[in-house]
Amino acid sequence: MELNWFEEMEARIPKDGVRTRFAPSPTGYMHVGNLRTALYTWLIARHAGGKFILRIEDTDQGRLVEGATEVIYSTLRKCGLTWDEGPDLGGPVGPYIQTQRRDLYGKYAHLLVEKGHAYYCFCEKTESEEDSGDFDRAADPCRFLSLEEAKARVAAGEPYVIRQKIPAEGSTTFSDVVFGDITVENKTLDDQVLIKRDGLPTYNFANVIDDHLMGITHVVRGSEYLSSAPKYNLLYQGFGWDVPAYIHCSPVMRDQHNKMSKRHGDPSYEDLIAMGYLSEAVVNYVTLLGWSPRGEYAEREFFTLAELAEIFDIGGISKSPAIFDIEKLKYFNANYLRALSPEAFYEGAEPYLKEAVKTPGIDLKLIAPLVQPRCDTWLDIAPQVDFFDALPEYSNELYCHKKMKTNEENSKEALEQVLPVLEGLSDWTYDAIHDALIGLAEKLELKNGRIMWPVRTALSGKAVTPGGAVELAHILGKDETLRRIHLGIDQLAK
RNA sequence: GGCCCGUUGGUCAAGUGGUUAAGACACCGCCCUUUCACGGCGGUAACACGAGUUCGAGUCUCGUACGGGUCACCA
Repeated sequence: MELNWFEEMEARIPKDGVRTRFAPSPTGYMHVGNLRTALYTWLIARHAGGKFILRIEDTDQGRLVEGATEVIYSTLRKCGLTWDEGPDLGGPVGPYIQTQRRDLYGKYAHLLVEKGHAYYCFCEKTESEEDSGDFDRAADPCRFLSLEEAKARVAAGEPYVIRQKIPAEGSTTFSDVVFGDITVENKTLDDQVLIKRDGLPTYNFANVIDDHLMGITHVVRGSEYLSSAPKYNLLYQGFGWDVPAYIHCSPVMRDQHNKMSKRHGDPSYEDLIAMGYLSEAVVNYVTLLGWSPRGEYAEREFFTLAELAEIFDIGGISKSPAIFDIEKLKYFNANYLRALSPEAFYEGAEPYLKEAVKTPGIDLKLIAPLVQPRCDTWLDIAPQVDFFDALPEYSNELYCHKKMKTNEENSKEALEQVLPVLEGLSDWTYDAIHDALIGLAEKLELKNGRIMWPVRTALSGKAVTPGGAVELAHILGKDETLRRIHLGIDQLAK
């Protein structure tokens, strides 16, 4: 009867093709390192035409965060990481939430006891302090209890945990796709707890069970799990199951010594989006942090998700940790921003523009293209366009530019000569303004800059602006343009 | 401390015994230009160290140093 149950579980496991899984804890935000793991996991599945499964590891009841699962869904969706099976979609090997699988683990643990690869332990707590680092198998008397005696004590209601029975002798070789074969002496492995006193599984045990039962063929996870991996092998062997391919990834660091972490104030995916980064840019950059394309694509850096799925190969994953470099992300983001069509850029920029420029009558659609090649992130927009609403106070020093050959005196003259020319313009278009100002410079036999620089300065009160004199005049409109030129002349007269 | 893993410019990295050791970011310079950007061109800068193996080593072996991980009834 019980045997039938196990057979049924086995029968549910899909055995066709690649199946990978992303198994986050619902913490309420997505670490960059987590995102990268999700990315590699997804990429491996898609590259092979396999399935990508989402599993929620919510056994840490103490740290449940409201709405946290939603954050995972929305992040994956925004990044384009579609899943084939999951809590919301269901699938052949559900449930996909660990707390809903709770009773499964105990059954498998008891099975492992029967098979002789685990044992009931009635000790109060772990007390072994190994100075040598090796484990003395004789230290725990429970390991040597007869099965009958142990079962009797269990039946009597005595509290217990279930421990893995690691072989006393020999060594275990674990094979990782990126790190290769790793062999350790069994005596350095502890008889880890599989089922806790409260009946819940430990992470290490639940993982093995779930991955097997869900038919996972490739496990992608952080390298912090590398040292417990040999124990996984022993578990799989104990059950007589195939071992999936393991792909351990080195961490994403904030600097030479520390992993990126919320605690250190490092940005999560959500933070990066709030900081004005594009999802596509983050995805592109993060994928390249610890993986690089080889062969014909070795010199390329810009890839769409679809292209990455096409060319992704596990062999390109790096063994050493990578430091997250926000400067390089900026570079990627700036390029993605510039590659946007004018319409798409405006759509993305509009909320930031609206927040920064509130003067009615100013056409934000004219500002957007000016700002597009000048932004690394959306947040770079506001500080560049603040002068449209209100001319800032500025120093006459701004009128002095060596290369333009301008100073206070000739700037004032220039503005005075510009005034009637612009006043006479009936047609306030870019071309009309441009021709008028260039024409004036020609007539006066001056370099363009001698006219343009003072005008730009008077219109903006800033040393640096998106766009030059003509664009600013056009956007500000005739009245405001003339008003600001008057103000400039007045200011220069003092 | 034991065990495991890693180490190419400031950063990401290519490289699988023979290369002038790619490329990108950042930085610097020049050009373009009505500012700043964008764009174009160029430059500085690396195989952690020491022994081997080999005709030949960034690539293989060993050691050292440095760094990371792990040694929970947490994940």
